[in-house]
Amino acid sequence: MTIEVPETHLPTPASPMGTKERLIAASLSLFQAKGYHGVSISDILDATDLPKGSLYHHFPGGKEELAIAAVAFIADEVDAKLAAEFAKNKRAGAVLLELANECVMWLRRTDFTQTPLLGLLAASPGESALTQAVCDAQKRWLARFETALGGTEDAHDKACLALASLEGGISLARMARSSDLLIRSVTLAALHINQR
Amino acid sequence: MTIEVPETHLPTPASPMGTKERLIAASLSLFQAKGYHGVSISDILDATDLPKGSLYHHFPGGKEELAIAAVAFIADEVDAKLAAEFAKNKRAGAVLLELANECVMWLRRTDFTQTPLLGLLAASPGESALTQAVCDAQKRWLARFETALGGTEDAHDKACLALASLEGGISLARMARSSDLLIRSVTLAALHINQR
DNA sequence: TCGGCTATAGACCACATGGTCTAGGGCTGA
DNA sequence: TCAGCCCTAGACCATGTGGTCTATAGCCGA
Repeated sequence: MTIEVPETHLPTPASPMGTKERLIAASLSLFQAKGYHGVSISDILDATDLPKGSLYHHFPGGKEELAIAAVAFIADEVDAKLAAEFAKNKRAGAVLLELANECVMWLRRTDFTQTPLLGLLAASPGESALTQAVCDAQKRWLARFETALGGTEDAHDKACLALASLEGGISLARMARSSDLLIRSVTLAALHINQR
Repeated sequence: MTIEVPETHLPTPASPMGTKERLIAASLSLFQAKGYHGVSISDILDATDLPKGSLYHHFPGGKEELAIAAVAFIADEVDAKLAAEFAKNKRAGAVLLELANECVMWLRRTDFTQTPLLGLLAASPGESALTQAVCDAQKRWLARFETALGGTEDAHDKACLALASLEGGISLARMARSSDLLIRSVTLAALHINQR
């Protein structure tokens, strides 16, 4: 079986990524495409053309440690993006739309094989550290929206709607193989969020 | 390792389910808890106390055929629920809330181990028949909301928001182990949907 | 030149996986 | 009573799994 690695997180033109980074990037792509359990160590090895020794050298904790690193990576990336957008004094709705737009491009670029953000990672083993990492990422993103919206009770509600419509919309869009569904739900949510 | 089977789909008091039904019910619970790839044949066998022969007798297509049957089962169940609610002339927002409420109870009953609906099943193998089944289910639910909302372009948008906020909210809630997040996002979405 | 270290390389292992196959139990109608 | 059938039962298999281990390549400072 051939493994296709969506290039989403892979090196820009000629940046010589270190081994560790390559492992994180490739595994993130794979996890986002097939979920934690759907990806095997050898999938990752094939995708990176690295031997097993390297993986277990950089991630002695094996698959789970690698997955946690991947989650942390995407969590930081999105968090930074959010921080940057909000720093421009954009309204929350606009930021949500911006983020959704990037997800749409992402979905299209990977022909809907890959889930942006971390929807699929949620299919992680029970009460594990991985689940915790996903949970933390979610909390951070939620907090960004919440404070940007004023930190009130109402802001919390709206932040929830923002993230839910995004993750849910992605799921709908991916299944239907049409970014339309994501755009529609997020646009509507953004509209509501911008009301005061 | 012990497998806990949430009893969600299991027999009511003393209904003697047939072997096939037992397999569908148990596997659905497991798939909803751990995703398609996260569940092994022997997990299902352990949960049902059935030998391999029975499974492959009723589902010669193996794991995937069983998963498809499980998806069809939940698709029908939810679809019927939606039909019944809409038949009462309830407004779409109210139906959404009703559905969300049931999901909340479900989450709590299973201690947030299980995902209601089919969020996790989305982590299915690429372009398979299983993906198709999940996609179909989604379409049917979407259509219910859409027609109930009047079938206009705007109705389509609102239907997307409804489902997205539901699936997304479930994902948020499950990770945070708090149904609060689901309730918040869905309530807000319902509010918006009921506006005309 | 050499010692020591980090990182790569991949053989190897015990075990779990999905799936096949034969055997037989138990009910049915003749 | 018995033939035929549906279903249960579980041994068995090839392959894939996550993970360990030893060997060594390549570098850098002394």
